[in-house]
Formats: sequence, structure tokens, C-alpha cells
Amino acid sequence: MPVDSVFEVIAEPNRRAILSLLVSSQRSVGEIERQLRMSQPTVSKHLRVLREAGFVESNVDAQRRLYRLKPEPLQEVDAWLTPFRRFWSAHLDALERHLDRMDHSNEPKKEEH
Amino acid sequence: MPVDSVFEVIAEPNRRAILSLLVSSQRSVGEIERQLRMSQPTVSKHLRVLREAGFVESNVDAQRRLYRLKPEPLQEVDAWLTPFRRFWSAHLDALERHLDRMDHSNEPKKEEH
DNA sequence: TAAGCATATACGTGTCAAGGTATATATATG
DNA sequence: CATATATATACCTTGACACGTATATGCTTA
Repeated sequence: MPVDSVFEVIAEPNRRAILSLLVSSQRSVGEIERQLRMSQPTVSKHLRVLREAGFVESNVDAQRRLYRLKPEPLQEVDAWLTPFRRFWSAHLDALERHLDRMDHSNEPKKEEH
Repeated sequence: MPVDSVFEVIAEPNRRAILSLLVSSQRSVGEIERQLRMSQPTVSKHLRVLREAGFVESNVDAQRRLYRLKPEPLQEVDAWLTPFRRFWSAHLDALERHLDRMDHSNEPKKEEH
């Protein structure tokens, strides 16, 4: 029943909201429920997905469970972006060179479609 | 019919494969079809999603369409990761301090569950 | 032990997206 | 113009998932 890829986990808007909430500090299920205006079962189910995918872990505090972030899965996303970063910095360089040429000539700009 | 968020777009494994293929150079639909072993309609449909979300754009070359990457949507993913990067580097710092303390004492380690 | 709070889970339902097959559109070439 | 090639799209079916409601589980305190 685990969601296979980290990308599917963060595709869900409510799960991204939970992650963004937890980045500042840990929270209980009830706190998440109130701050994000989601039903309690919805929160619990998303937390289960996040937990099974390694995005969060929990501490037991009496009846509460305090959830907090774990970095690894998001680092995986970060790593996936690596080759694309190379791509877009190359792209930026090309743009800079282009703008630099523009700066020295009054040629009308060719627009792409 | 556009997919609402960039995260949903990259949640699909075949689309990630297409993006990874295009990072090295532009390709025609047929090239993508052959290299990724996907049916032609499947490729075209994923390319449509990618195009409408701004991940790719295309050039007409006779009967072919050459698709190439556009950086913006992936940069958006990159930007979304920013607060989490702060989180996990703080985490790393804490780990380093912890290991540093371990280095100077022989206390048994407390394991979390 | 009863009652109450916090969280997890089971089940049913509706929606939506992905893929297959068939077909349409556009371009090239004989 | 007929045929082949390249790509897009329509339609259908299937499966997955997100949510709501109801209920179970577990801990706490009177």
C-alpha cells in the first residue's frame, strides 16, 4: 500500500501543506487538522502516506502523536533536479550573452513562438 | 484540461523519463517513442501535458515536431524546496555536533523509534 | 472502571488520469 | 494524386486515490 515514488507523495496539495507546516516545527495531528482545516481522518491518512514514504516520523506524547519532518525523501527530489539545474544555468548563460549582444546593437529582437 | 500543479505533472514516471531524456538535447516524438519504449499516442499525450504546463516547447521540422525543455516549471519545484533545504542543513549541523560529542565520550547511543 | 479525548482505520463512493485502439490531420515523395 | 510517414486526438475501459462517515484503538483522569 505504499506510494511508490516521492513524486507521487508530494503531488497531493494537502500533503505539501502538511510538509510546509512541519518545516517550522513538529505538530500533533490535531494541530495540523485545525491549522489546515482538514478533517481528522484526512490528516491521519495523509500522515500515514508521508510516514510510509519516510517524509515524517512521529513521537508518542500521551494520546497525541507529534509528527516531524525527515529530510531524506525531499533530498531525493533535490537530487533529481541536479541535471536540470545544469540545463537551466546553461540556458541562463545563453540569455545573458544574448542580452549582452542586445546591449551593444540596436537590432530588433527576434521573438520565438 | 491543464494539470493544475507542476507536482502532478512530474508525478508521472513516463513524463519524468521524457524530461530526463530531453535534458541532453531536443528530440522528435518518434525518437522519444523508441528510446523510452512507449506507444506513440502515449508519448503525444504526455507531451501535451508537459507542453501545457510549460515544461517543454516544440519546433516544427517537416512532419516532425522537435521538443525541447523549458526551465521555468522545474525551477518552481526547486524554489519550493528552499525552506526544506534550510531545515535539512540545520539537521545536518545537529548531526555533526552529535557525532562530535560521540567522538569525545563513550556513552551508548540512544536510538529513536 | 467509566467516560472522554486523540488518533487510526474500514468501507463505500465519486472522480480523474493513464493507456489502448482507432482515426484524423499534416507533410513528404513517387 | 496516391501512398507513406509523423504526430495528434477521440473514445473507451480500468484502476487508483481522496474524501466522508462510521467505528476501532489507545491513553488519561475522575
